Order: sequence, then C-alpha cells, then structure tokens
Amino acid sequence: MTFQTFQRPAHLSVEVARAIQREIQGGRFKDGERLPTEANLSEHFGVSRGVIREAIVRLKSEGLIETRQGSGAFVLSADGPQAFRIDAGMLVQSRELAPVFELRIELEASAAALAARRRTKRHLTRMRHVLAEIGEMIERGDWGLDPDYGFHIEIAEAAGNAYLLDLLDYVTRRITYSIALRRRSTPPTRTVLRRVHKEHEQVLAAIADQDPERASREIRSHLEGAADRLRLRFR
Amino acid sequence: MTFQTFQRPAHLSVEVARAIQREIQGGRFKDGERLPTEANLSEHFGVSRGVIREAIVRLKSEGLIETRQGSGAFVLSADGPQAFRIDAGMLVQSRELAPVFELRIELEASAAALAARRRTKRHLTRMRHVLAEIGEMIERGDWGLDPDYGFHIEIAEAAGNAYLLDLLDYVTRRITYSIALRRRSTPPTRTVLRRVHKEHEQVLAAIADQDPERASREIRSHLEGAADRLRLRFR
DNA sequence: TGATCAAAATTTGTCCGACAACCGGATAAC
DNA sequence: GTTATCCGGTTGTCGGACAAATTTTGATCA
Repeated sequence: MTFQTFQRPAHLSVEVARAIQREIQGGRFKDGERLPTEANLSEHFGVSRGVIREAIVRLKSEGLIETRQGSGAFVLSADGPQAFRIDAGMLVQSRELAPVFELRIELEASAAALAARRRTKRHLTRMRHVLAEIGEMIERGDWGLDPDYGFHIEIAEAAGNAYLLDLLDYVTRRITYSIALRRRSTPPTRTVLRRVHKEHEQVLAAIADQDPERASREIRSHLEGAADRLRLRFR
Repeated sequence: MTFQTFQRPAHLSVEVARAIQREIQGGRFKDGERLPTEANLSEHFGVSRGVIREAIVRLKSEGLIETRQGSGAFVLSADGPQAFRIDAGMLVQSRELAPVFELRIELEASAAALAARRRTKRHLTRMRHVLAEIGEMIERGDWGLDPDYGFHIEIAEAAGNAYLLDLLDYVTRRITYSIALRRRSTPPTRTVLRRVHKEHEQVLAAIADQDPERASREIRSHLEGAADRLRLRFR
C-alpha cells in the first residue's frame, strides 16, 4: 500500500509569507493597494491570525509591505530606494572609507549634543560604568572586542532617538567590518588606548555638564584622531 | 540577564527586537549561543509572548538568529543587518514621525555646515538657480511637488559626501511619503511659502559666506519651523 | 558499571477569544 | 464652513491553552 506522502510545511508562517509574496510579485496586488485583512487571510489560508501576523512581520522587514494600525497592510510603492545601504565590500579602499567615516563623525556629534541635553542621571551612571570597565580592560591588557562600541552606543542611547541610534549602530558596524577586512592592521599600543580613554572621559564630562557644543566638539576631535590613525583623509 | 528596558512604547515588537539585537551585537551572546526562552523574555520585558515572537521573527528574517522547535533560539551571526530601514507605515502617527524628522534636521545641519566649507562657485550658481525657480513657482501659485526638495538636495550635493547625500535623500523621501498619507495635511498658504523662501535664501547666504556655524543654525531654524507646522513635538 | 530506552520536563509552534489603540468616514454642533 | 464627536472596521496586544519537537532524567537490563 502506498500512502501519498505529503509534508506539512516546516513553518506555516513561512509558507504563508511566500504565498503572499507570490501574489504581490505576480501583480495580483498593485503598489499602494491594501491587502486583505488579517481575519480574511486567516480564514483563506485556514491558519490562526497569529500565523498571519508573523508572515506579515516577515514581509515588512523585507520591505515589501507596510502596516498602518487601524487601516490595514499595504504594498509598498517601489519608487525610490527602500533602504539606506552601505556596501561594505567597497570600503576596503580608504578612499571609499573616508566619506563613511565622515558620516559617522557627523552622526556621533549630533548624538553627543542631543545626549548632553537629554541625559538623565541613570544614563550618566551607565556611561560611567561602561567607561570604568574599559579602563580596567586597558590596564589588564585585555581588549577582546572594540572597547569603543559600548560607550558610543550609550551616548546614542542617551540622545533619546531610536532611529539615530539604529543608524549610528549600522554605520559603525559597516566601518568596523570593513576595517576587519583590511590587511592586518597594527593593534593599538597601550599609550594610544590610554589617550583614547582620556578623550572618552572628556566627552562624558561635557555630557554630564549638559554642554552640547563642548560634547560634540570633544567627540569630533576624538573621532578625528581615530581617523588619523586609520590614515583617512577628508577633503 | 541584562537586557536594557525601554520606556516609550511605540510598537512593542520593534522595540523588543531592537533591544535583543543590541544585546547580540554588544557581544553578550556569542555565535551559536542560545537566547533566553520566550517565556523569560516575555517576563523580563513585561510584554506578552506574542510580542516576543514577532520580535524574534523580525530578527530571523534579518538573518541574525534561528529558532529550533523544542530547543530554543540561537544566534547565527553578529554581523547585524545589511541595511538601514525606516518603516514608513508606522510614521503615520506623529509621535513616530517626530524622531525621524529630528534625524533629518541633524543630517541637514551637518550637510549645510559641510557645504559651507566645500561649496564651489558652480554649486552656488546651481543653488541660486534652483531657488529662483522655486520663487517663480510660488508667485505663480504653482507648487506641484515639495519645493524644498531640490534645494535641499543641492546642499547635500555641495557637502561633497555621497553617503550623506544618499542617506538624506532616503530619510527625506520617507518623511514626505508618510506625510502624504496623513489626512490632515493642509496645503501651505502663499504667506508661509514666502517665509520659507526667505529662510532658504538666508541658508544660501551663509553657505556663500562660507560660515558653517551660521549655515547649520539657519537650516535648523528653517526645519524647526516646518516641524512646527506639522505639529511635531520633540522632547 | 555502562548502555538503552521510555517517560517527564522544557521549549517553540499554533490556536482561540478578548480588548485596546487607531483610522476613516459619517454625522452633529458651533 | 469648520470643528467635534461618534461608530464600524482593522491592526496591536494580551492571556491562556494545547500540539510538536527536543532535551533531560530515570529506570531497567546486560
């Protein structure tokens, strides 16, 4: 006897997402058009509403659709770029890396200025804590991962703008990724690390004093030093 | 467990996804390591399990983690997302639009300052030309598309940083798109347009004088006026 | 002791029902 | 004519429950 073998899809939400995506790309739904409601889709596919929602989240994070609470889910119009993207592969030449680093400097300066205005005591203690940890790591001679990372994230956090935080995180990651791709760069000496640490403390002091101008000035000179060590040249 | 908590619930699953992503990229979870269970995360963040699941779906579709039924969620790679994306659907609510607009202000201010340093005569003539065209359109009462757009692009062009230009273009498009979706958007009166035009000219004058501070100050107040008309409130 | 297998505990996947937040249009009030 | 309010519809969030898959535990036996 030969039973017909059928496989239940590995994950329902994935299957549903695929099905909807096919419908969209097949032209069944045009740009800007509204998709059926979650209840309709749930009934149509014979799955629970939760599964439909997870499928929609997938499509959203891929930039195919967007949802508006109380209104519905809509196919994203395809005019203009759907995302801001930095091709990390191109950044191995410092000619290309320089403008990205410059962008980072601008973003960090903005974040520092905003942080100086909005930081709470809680932010300050967090930043002091991170800085203390970095200091200990330097003296122990143990720097596994980029010690800057946590501190700079804390600043962006204190700035209180989630999009700026996301963006800064993204840009910084592209930079460090491309630096890791370059030929083995020389690890920084302890002397350099101590100076960097001092600069961090001055940034923190400016933020603690709620002095936006000084905060952005300090972090600018800090990052321009880093750019120098990478032999980057701005115009 | 050391996840930081967030205070302002914009969209919970997005916030949770952000928070988990930071923990991963901050190095608190290594490649292949298991994340806390959904029940634990639910309790820690104080949200329902459904929200946690949607956040995890987001991270899965970004390729950051994978889940195995009966076992848990595991970190795939800590490289982070490949692009920076703004979900335009959520921006329909003004409280989500405000931080994006704030980001735009910061970027424009940076662009203006850089443009003041680097602009050539050619840039100036182009900008004057665009401004003159806008002026004519205003007096003719013919404003088909956002008259700001071209001028602001010219500034970013003069700043001489292709990535900043791309980013500013992307952010601005997201904003105008989401504004077009709102219903209460009344077309500006000619009086307002004339004032806006005056502000543009002051920005241009500062750039012509190669005064970075003034240029960024002028464009800041210009954009803050626009934010006011949109009834946006920053903190 | 060591290996094997079955049951129990754990964890993700799915379902259901309910309510809150919000949008869009229609209606009422000024 | 403009503004305010209401109402049906839709997405967002919650809580509980069970199914499916995995991991751990424990008992049994060679």
